[in-house]
Amino acid sequence: MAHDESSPGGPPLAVIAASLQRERRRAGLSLAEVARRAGIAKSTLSQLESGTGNPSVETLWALSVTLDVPFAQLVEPPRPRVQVIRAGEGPAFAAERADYVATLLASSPPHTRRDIYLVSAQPGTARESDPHMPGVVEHVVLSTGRALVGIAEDPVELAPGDYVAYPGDIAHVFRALEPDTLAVLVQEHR
Amino acid sequence: MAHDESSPGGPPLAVIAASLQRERRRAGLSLAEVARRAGIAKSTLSQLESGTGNPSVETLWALSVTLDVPFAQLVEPPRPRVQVIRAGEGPAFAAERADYVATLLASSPPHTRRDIYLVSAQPGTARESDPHMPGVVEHVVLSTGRALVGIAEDPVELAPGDYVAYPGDIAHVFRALEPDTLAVLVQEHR
DNA sequence: CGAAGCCGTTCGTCAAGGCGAACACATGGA
DNA sequence: TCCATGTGTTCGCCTTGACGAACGGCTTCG
Repeated sequence: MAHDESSPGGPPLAVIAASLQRERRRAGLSLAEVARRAGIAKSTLSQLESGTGNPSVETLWALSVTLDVPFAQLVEPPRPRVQVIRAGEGPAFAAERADYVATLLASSPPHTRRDIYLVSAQPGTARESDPHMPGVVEHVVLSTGRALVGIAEDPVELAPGDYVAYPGDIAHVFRALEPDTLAVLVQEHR
Repeated sequence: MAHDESSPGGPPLAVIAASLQRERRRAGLSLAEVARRAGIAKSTLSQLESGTGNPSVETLWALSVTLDVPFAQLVEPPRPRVQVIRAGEGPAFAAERADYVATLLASSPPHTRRDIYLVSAQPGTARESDPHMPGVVEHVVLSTGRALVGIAEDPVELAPGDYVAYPGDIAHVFRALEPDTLAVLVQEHR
């Protein structure tokens, strides 16, 4: 399957229409005003908000800048709700070694955007990760213990409260230095 | 300023061109093959990869599906690098009360997308937050201590390792129940 | 060698996107 | 009441994106 989220059929023309109108209303601007600022004809914007038409990237970009919205938000759909996962619960990512456990806490669209893991590790051989998809960024906040984290060739030693971010599409490590080392890993896809 | 990241001038036509070619090469496909699968003329794709032209959303969408790339990645530029913030360092978010400290660890485009905070709190009056922008989602992983976290009317008690996610655009709380309670807060904008 | 098979580019045509003007519809003063 | 100003919609015109065919360049096979 490709793209997962909302790509069953065609392009999200309806989503764009809804997003444009929602964001414009949120900004409290009139259709004419937005069109003027974006440098496009209000007729064009009108058609877009009504779901008619298939804007060029240039046009959509101008609108995303004017509305101060990250472009992607104009194309991608809406919202989630509440969710709790107790320590020990959740889809524990069986590690190759018994001294490393990662629990998937949150993932938006199956395998796109951003996942949050709780990592529990014991000292021992390092947990080496091959590069993931290009564009992945990993953020690690150490909770308890100490660990070597980061790029494989040049990891950083973290103490509780320390934070590190690094590209996930090149080889990287997580090596616990103390027993019961706990960390939060945010894996941000792009 | 709008959009921040890479929107100084016009739309990222060059970025799109580069992305298309990079992703196509990564998939090991020929220009003609990609065009065929996406259902567009190879001449069109050729022009796009050469930076000429300004594709419609429909066209770009077809390509993003075919290349199995999250669409946004085609428009947004490349990569970040490494970054470390030691415990105690970083722009400590001065709290109203002295028993609550939030440190901003990571933010992509100044106030869009997703911020990561390290929250340190002491027992006392709860930290109530007014609703943020609509569409904000907050994820909390408790590191040490115990805390009541979540929707203001119905918070959840968290122990170390526990996780909770909730909409940030309605009133919500963070109330430490033990001294030196530490948590990681991922604030995801949309 | 050609001929056949790819690759990616360029060219002429046509439909569709984007434009400005004219339009219908609500407000709110004078 | 009538005009003025604001909203968002609809209407031709014209530019431009997307298409298919033809092209030059490069391998491979007979």
